[in-house]
Amino acid sequence: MSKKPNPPKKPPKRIGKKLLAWYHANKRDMPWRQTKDPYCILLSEFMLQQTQVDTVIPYYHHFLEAFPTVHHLARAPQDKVLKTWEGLGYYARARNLHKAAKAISLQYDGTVPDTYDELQALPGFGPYTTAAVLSIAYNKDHAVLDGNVIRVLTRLLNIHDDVTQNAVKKQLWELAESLLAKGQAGDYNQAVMELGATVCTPKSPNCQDCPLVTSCDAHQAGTQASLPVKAKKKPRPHHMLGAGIVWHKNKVLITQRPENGLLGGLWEFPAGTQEADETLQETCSRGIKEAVGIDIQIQDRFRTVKHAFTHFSITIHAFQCHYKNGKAQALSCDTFAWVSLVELSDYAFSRTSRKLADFLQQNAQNDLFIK
DNA sequence: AACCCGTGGGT
DNA sequence: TACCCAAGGGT
Repeated sequence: MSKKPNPPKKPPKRIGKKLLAWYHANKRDMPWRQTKDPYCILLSEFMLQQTQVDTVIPYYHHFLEAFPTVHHLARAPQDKVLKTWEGLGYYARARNLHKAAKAISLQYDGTVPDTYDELQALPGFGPYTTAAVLSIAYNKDHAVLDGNVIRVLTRLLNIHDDVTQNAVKKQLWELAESLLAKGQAGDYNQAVMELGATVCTPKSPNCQDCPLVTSCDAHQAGTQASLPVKAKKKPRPHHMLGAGIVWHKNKVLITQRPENGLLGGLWEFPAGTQEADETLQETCSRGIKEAVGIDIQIQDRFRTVKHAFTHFSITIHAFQCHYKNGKAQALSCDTFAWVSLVELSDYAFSRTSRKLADFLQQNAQNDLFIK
């Protein structure tokens, strides 16, 4: 079998009119569809990367309240940006958005650029987001290719090539461009994505509701359920973590993760990843020693939290501890802080760390109630 | 090119 | 339960 994708030469489909008519009659109401402000469009596109509409909506409102214009965002401290993004995931998006806002504010006087080269050069603007902002905010003729469009196009033309291959992706980009309804790129792009999200769904697509069903090669062949074809993903390892809730003078120790990498810039309770022949208590003590250089005394087991990331999963065993000796310093962490339970609400935590923080605050509430 | 980067919902 | 998937980008 050849590894090269099948030639893409198929008769061009004329789907623009049907798709646009369907879209105007069936499009969902979304907050970013009620504005033409390029900053708002840009924000929505960053948040929508690998994230579903229903998840984004509350974050979108919250973020615009905190940062109403690109200038507000540009002059905000990163900690506040991350706090506003807390829980949405893929935090590099927030860091890149912040950097892009600074560039737009300073280099473009707050006006979002309207050319492909200028926009694509900004942090966080890949081929999808660049084309999406240009077409939706400025109605420029650039096609988008995302998970929805890939699904719609591979089914429309019954394409069985592995869409994780770059060569296949390149063909799909060219196909998307060839199908674009010029002059109506913003609506057209949103129409294809809307179709993929609501009708041409991954599992059991609603072909009976599809405006393109008579043009769909996969429906004709009955192969829509097995498209698109994707290479299988690798298995996810599991890790055990020992984390410490370290008390000293009625305050708790929290550490800030390094700027780049997993959960970059977020705060957490210091922890270690369990190694062979190590108890979780030993892991916890070692992790704290490596993070801030202090020795602690472990008291009670506090809570256990499980979490699945994209490429691995973890179980965090958290222990109540108290400070023993040593001068705290930022070693493997970027910074550290001793904070009261109330102050835990001011810091940006990952989901798992936030769960632990919530448990601590609830316990304090319960203790107060009992007394 | 292959891997890294979060979280929630669906099946 | 254990996958898959989501309006992707960076390295």
